[in-house]
Amino acid sequence: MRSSTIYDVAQAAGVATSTVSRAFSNPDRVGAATREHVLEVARRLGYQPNPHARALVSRRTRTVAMVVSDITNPHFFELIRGAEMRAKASGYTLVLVNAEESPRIELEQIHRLTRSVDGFLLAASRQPAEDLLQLAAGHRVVVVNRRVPGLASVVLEHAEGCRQMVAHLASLGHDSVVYLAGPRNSWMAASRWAAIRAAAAELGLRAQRMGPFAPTVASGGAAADAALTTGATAAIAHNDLLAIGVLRRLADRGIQVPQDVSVVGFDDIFAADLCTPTLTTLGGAHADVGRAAVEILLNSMEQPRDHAPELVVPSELILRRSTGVPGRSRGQRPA
Amino acid sequence: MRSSTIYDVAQAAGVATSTVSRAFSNPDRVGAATREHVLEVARRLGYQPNPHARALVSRRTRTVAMVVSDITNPHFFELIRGAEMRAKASGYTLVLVNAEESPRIELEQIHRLTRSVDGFLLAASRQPAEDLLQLAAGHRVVVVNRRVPGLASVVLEHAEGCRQMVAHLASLGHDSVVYLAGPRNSWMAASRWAAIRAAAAELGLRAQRMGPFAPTVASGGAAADAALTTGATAAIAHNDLLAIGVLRRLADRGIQVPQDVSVVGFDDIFAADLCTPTLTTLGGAHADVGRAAVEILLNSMEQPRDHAPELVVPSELILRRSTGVPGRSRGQRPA
DNA sequence: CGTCAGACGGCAAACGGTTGCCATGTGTTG
DNA sequence: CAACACATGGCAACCGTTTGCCGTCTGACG
Repeated sequence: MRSSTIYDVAQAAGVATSTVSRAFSNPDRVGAATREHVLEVARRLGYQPNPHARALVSRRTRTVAMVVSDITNPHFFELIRGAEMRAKASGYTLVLVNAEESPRIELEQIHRLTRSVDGFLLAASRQPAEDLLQLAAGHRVVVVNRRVPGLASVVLEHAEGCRQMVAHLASLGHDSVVYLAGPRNSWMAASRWAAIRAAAAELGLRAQRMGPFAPTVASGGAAADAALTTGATAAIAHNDLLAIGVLRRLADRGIQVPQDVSVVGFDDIFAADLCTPTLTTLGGAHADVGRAAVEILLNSMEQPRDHAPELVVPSELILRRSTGVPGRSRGQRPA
Repeated sequence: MRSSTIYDVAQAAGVATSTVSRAFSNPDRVGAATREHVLEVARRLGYQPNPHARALVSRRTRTVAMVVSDITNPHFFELIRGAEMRAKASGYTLVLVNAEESPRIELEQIHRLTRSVDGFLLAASRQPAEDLLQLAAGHRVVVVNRRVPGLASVVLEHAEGCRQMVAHLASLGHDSVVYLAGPRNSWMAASRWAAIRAAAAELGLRAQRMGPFAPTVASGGAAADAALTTGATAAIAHNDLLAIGVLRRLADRGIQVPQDVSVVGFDDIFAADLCTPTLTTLGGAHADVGRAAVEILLNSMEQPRDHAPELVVPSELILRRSTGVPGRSRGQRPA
């Protein structure tokens, strides 16, 4: 049962293939009556255009690739979901690529897919900025949760978020914080540390950084131990997974959160509201980030703009029970 | 910077395009020396075959689509991850489709993608069995976590798992369980209920079913209330999300888990080990399920077999603190 | 009534590969 | 040494669209 082609339709409708083609992709180019007729015949024959034949000549695949640094991280799910929905809404297909935290795999996959997709969403890319710029010279790219001057990007706001986070800790009476950093080549990790350090300076807190740590629950043990050696009363983990790992280790060591030490994370993953104690974290509409990234990509295909947009999606500090007044025996819920 | 084609390579190497083509896709067909030379030239020119041109004639796209009923459900992440990795390992690309729990969207998307992918992984499909069979007549399909006679499938074992679950509850002293069912058109929901009911009969427990409920945390409230009306001392939720919602609602109503009622779920999602109390659940290697599904799909392309394999991946009952002896004031951890 | 501008439809050349078939050269066999 | 099989490379058709260009027809205009 070979499915029908434009030829079949053309023959059945008694017109040329070009007319059939145009009836679909350029409706104004054919007379209304002809168009109706062609479409009717096409429907009857169950005609479905072959995307490859189409892509071959038009050089548009109606497909975008999203490459994430680690598909295992629940934080990406929302991002992926937003991107998938937005893509689908425009009749685009989303292909998913897991870079497994490896810049090499990331590049390999991008290379492999260049000819099959119209553009790339690079989420939390681990590439050096110059490599990204070079990539963007040959491909349509928008980076997600990373800012690279000259590239289109959408990030969840975090500078101000970090400030609020530190201010929150300061208002509880903390006077020193430790940032448990993410991977060395993570732009986010660097950016957050800069913001935390600046906020701490401004508000008169001591700030230190430990790490880097893999952004996983498993790394939380080492991170917790490292945090304790600093004597800080509050630990800001690179993300919620790490924070949850920290909570676990602290519980194991008999250290009370938040009485002995406060813990905060980033991302507001689903589990942040379930762990014990529940986790104070910087959340935001991740799905919107994914959505916006696809949108920017699609727009850039319609009219290639000179200026690469840099979108910032607002974040929100979510206070839960993992932060409190230091040194009090009963944890106290702020505000 | 138009990237180089097979023609460029052929010219630069002083051979015909067919030779270049074969050097890649059918190496034995060209002499060793020529092949080396061609590959060398290709490398130098940065030649990258165009997948669409290739697909157009060979009718193979090296792409598989995974359609999941709800991309939001963390349970699918592992599945997706396993599938992505297996696909990548064979040089295949995974496209992700979210059916948003709607059989209509599911069909639409499948239809839209037929020509762009080599096959479909249908995870927790909501289609009626006959529709799936019809689909499979035209497309290469393997259903995941669903069994349809005549179709290739891989499911996480759950019949025996349900039996163990009920036996576990029986051994704690429960004498009646309620199954909080998943969506009406979910094969899994039906299958689990059958297994639970059979096991209960065998072990002399009363079993009831309530629902259907959407498999989300939000539905847990209604599910919990429904469970309580039955008087059952143990509730088996359709999945962990629902179970977590149930736990929440029970806590709000001041009902103690597991003293007053035991709760168990399915999937062993990450959060199951974080909620309060931690959740007893039927887990398993979901990534293996995804991996196996892709593998079956790829194999079926190499040699179309007459018999559709039906793989069952072992599951594992994970005991945590949400199950215990009923009516005891102190929760007791079994075994 | 001659001209001319659209509007509309068709022809045919791409797009970048794959593959069946044929031609040639080489080694093997009787 | 003739006959033949096989290894190797090239030719050209084909996959299913899109699209630039051209021809024709129609209606409007002067």
